[in-house]
Amino acid sequence: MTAAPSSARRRPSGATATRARLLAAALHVFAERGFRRGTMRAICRRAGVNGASANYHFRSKGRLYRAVLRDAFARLQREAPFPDATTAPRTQAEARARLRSVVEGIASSLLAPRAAPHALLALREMTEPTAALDDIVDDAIRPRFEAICAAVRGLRPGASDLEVRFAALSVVGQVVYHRTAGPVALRLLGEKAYGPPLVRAVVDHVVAFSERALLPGAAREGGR
Amino acid sequence: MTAAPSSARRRPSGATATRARLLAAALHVFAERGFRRGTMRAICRRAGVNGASANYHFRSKGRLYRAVLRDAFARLQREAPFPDATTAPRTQAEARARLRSVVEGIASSLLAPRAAPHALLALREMTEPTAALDDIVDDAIRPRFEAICAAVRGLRPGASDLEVRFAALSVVGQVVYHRTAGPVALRLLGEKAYGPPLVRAVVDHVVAFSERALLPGAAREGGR
DNA sequence: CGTCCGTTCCAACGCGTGTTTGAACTCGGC
DNA sequence: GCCGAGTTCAAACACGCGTTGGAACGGACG
Repeated sequence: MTAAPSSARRRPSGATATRARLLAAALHVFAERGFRRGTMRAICRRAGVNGASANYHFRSKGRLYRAVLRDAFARLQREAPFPDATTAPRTQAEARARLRSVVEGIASSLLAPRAAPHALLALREMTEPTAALDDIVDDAIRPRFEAICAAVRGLRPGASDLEVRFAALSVVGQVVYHRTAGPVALRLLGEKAYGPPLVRAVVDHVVAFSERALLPGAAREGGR
Repeated sequence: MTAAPSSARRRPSGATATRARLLAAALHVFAERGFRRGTMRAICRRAGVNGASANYHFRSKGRLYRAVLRDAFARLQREAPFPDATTAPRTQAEARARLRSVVEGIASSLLAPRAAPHALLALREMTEPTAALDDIVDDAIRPRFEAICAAVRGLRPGASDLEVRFAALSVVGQVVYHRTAGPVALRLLGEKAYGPPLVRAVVDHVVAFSERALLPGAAREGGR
């Protein structure tokens, strides 16, 4: 697609614009309501496009979803780059900085009131997988997970591979829980919403909690 | 309901049995597929009951769901009692035992291949709340959360209330993540399913990770 | 100008959903 | 032995969903 410049330039006017508007609308709708509850009609209304036209560009709802998913993960990788997994952190301080950067990245894209739709959609695909999960787990998820593992390994050099993986899941799980069980967590904390101060508090806590769990001996946590 | 013995005993035969079978079937279906995706027809087929009969006993799908939810939480509290939140743990060893018991309880009811439908339904109501959430958060969720807080406080006596609450959420979140993001976590761990050995490994890790994060100074973890 | 083809729209279809209708059935009470 | 309330059932209803048919629009090309 996107055609050779000479032969297939048959876009009368706003055809590619329609496609783009549909993708953007579908991203929002699917991120907010999931694949099943997100309806074609809602997407088309938001995009200002007729339903038949949507089915002309993407041949079905499933294909539209897969296109959105690919787009979302690509943008996620482009806009929120993680510290490279291949280069191990040199010092313990660098490892701590990487851990904080990872936690901050996840928290700000998932918890903040203006959470990134790409991140929400990605999380939804992990918690309620569709057939499209296989397409993205190796390309998009695993590299980011390995980056977290690298940070963990920097903090806990002696740990086995399985321990490192478990620990990385623990770090991610602590943050993600505030999104997946958000309404309940808010009430248990006595808070109203995940505003910036609360998000910062969550990040500080998860970083401190995880550092104490990972660093050998008695670890000093930073400020507050 | 269940009537005064003299006046309203108008149950010709298996009316209460039908009610009970519907509740049991709805528990399974709703736990497996959620409120929206769990259909009345599937519930009725499983219960061997006509749809109109189901709508006679519970007047709508929503009311059936709320009835199931109340039943599930009541049974959860009855069958999986947590260490009492009111009595603080006396010794550090008792606090550690409580922490392990809490983690084991959550893990075995959520992760094991024959996970308890009550627990799955409860988790689903927390991650995808319906209007029924308000009815249960104070009666059923908060007491269990306070029990976890008590265990955390026993391990970290000096911590502030907010710190304790955050830490309790961290403990829960680590375990719950393996359920909510189960398929992805399995692939990242290189495992096939959450069999008993893997569940035990998760419990051991989460307990060790959390104890290191909570206990002051250099903590010795148990086995392995 | 006439033709073609990519694109958009209105209207409808087929399906699955939750719910209702109205008749049949089952008993305890008179 | 019949009445009537409680209960069950097959069939249908109204609605929303994803999807499709077919006509109308609009530039590109001959």
